[in-house]
Amino acid sequence: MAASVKDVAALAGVSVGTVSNVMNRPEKVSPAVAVRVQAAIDQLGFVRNDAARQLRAGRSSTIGLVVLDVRNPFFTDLARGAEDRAAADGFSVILGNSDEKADREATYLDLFEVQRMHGVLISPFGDITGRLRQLRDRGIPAVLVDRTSADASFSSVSVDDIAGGSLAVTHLLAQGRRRIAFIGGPLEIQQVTDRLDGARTAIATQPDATLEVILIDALTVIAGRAAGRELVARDPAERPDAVFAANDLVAMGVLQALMMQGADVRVPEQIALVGYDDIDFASAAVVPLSSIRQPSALIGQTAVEILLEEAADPALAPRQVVFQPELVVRESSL
Amino acid sequence: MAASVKDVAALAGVSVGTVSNVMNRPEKVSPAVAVRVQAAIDQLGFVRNDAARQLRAGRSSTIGLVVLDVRNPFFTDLARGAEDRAAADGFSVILGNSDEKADREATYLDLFEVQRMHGVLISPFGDITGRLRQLRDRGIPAVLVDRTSADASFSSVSVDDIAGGSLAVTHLLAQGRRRIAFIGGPLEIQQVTDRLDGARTAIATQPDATLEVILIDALTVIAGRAAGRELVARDPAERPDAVFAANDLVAMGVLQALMMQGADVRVPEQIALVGYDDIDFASAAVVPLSSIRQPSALIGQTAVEILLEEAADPALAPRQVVFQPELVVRESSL
DNA sequence: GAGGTTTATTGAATCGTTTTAAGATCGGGA
DNA sequence: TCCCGATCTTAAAACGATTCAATAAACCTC
Repeated sequence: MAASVKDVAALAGVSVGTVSNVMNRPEKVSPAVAVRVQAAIDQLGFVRNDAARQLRAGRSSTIGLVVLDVRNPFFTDLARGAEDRAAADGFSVILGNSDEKADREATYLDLFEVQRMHGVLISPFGDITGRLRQLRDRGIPAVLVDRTSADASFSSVSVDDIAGGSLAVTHLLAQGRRRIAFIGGPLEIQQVTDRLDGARTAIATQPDATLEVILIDALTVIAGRAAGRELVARDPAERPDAVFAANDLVAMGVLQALMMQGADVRVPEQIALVGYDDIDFASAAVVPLSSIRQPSALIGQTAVEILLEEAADPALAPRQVVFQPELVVRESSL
Repeated sequence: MAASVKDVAALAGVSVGTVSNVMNRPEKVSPAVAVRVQAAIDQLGFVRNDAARQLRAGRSSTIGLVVLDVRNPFFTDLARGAEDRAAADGFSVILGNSDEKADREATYLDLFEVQRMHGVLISPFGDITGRLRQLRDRGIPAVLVDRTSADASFSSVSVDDIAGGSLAVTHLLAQGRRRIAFIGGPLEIQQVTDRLDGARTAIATQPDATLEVILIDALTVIAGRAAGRELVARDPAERPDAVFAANDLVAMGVLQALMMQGADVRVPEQIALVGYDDIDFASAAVVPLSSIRQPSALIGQTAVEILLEEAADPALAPRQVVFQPELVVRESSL
């Protein structure tokens, strides 16, 4: 049905090899022939069959990316960075959403394996280093994003959450706040513990400052609001003068509780607030939310770059790249 | 490097044809041989090369899906529905995010064409029927999601926004509200006009009810908050007793403005509020938000179903499926 | 036990592209 | 005129899985 190189060659009066050369090594073909072949391609509406190309090449020119949650702007921005960088070298990126489910993650890895992807970028959910090793044995390298590899056997590109936590609390201290509360949890999430550790580090630099830790069981608006209500219920003298929330959803919940009719806690006057992730909603909150922003697109770009290098030379030693997050100051912490 | 059917055949002491049969038509092969071949497959860690399979088959067993915005839960749920339905028939879905950009949309369609996808699902951004026709000529059918095809030359699966608007306002009327305001815009967005039309239809059934239209220039929290402030600034007697917002973001902005310290408009007592889309945040709002929910997953499932049928029989006439949205009542409109 | 029928397995051809060694064409120098 | 080298172009051999006509083996039935 669809035209093949053979049809193009016949119409242009050349051999199939020449048609291939026109498309892949134009410098090897005389201008006159090139024009004739191009005309035939246009006339027939020829579009290369990638399956055949791939079969011959032995591997695909597509990179697979599996993220924990496509709805999360952090990952979409990361994906965008990856796509752009890949496109610059003629590669495509296809996006899979594991949604933090091991079986979905496994399904995507299977797909990438049968498709003989050029490489895989993944923000892993479970422990999948065994599976990734298997892919690597088959010639498909993998780079971890937003997580570091436990045994450093794979390259990774991540963000320093400890530095992020420190950044947030240092900022609050600089604003003159001294009684700071960290609201977040569960501590099983590595990012949460890292951010808390960072907060502790920063507090330690200021002898008269204290850090209260308020644990919640999920990083959601609801959980944040509950924690916020608890603060509102306290005697005003017992309240912290600043809150560092483990992410923006929690921060928004806290903000709702503080600003609620009847609560009347003023933000930032009475309690300053800093979140984490800098999601879209952060700037659209009633009081625009200060937050810690991660260089998402840069992570994607860098991960692709490393991946392409490893695909070209499988003997390359794994590298761990860690980026620094950035503080975005808005009204909630002024 | 990687094992091929040939290696498996050699190890199992059978021909390549038999290996293929073991994998694709197990009933054609004797149990003894099947066991032997399976052992060889396991031992070698054989994984089928999809490029070769596809080349032979003439088309991929993957379906391409392009959405306007992967961050939008409507589309991720739709994608999930599509994936599940596709998996049931042994197909995979790959997800592309056009982000409402024509060039990104075109890039994905190009990719799907060279990959000889089994079919394409798309929530189109620009006018791409010409391009889709081209794909169809090459044997790649397309089904539109969340939009109807202007000339009905393609199948489509969408939601009745007029009915949704009517549903929202009918509900508010049933709650005894009579002075209703529609907040939304710009009217260039088809969904906005449809929802407004639905609202008008519902109002017409209640002679003593009035509909005020408050236009805004974007469907954002910020724009909604500005509109909400305008309501707060009015003499209480001039305020509507219910607001139907064109989507949940706008509704949340309105809610923020009404509930803000100093504004003290009680929701739903003084003003009831209904949004549209039922995003996650809707239920997490200070006052949980009533909203109109679209059957996202069902749309994805149905679209895949139609696509597979059209792929099997290209002569099938295009079908337009329109689903009805659903009202989700929460505290904001009680 | 011969003939016929079913069942299991084989091997070669095929899909469409890329690659490479070999061949053709041309111009120019001797 | 002949030969050499430099360009271009060609033809054929891959890549790996699937399929199908052909073969081989087993099983009945009389």
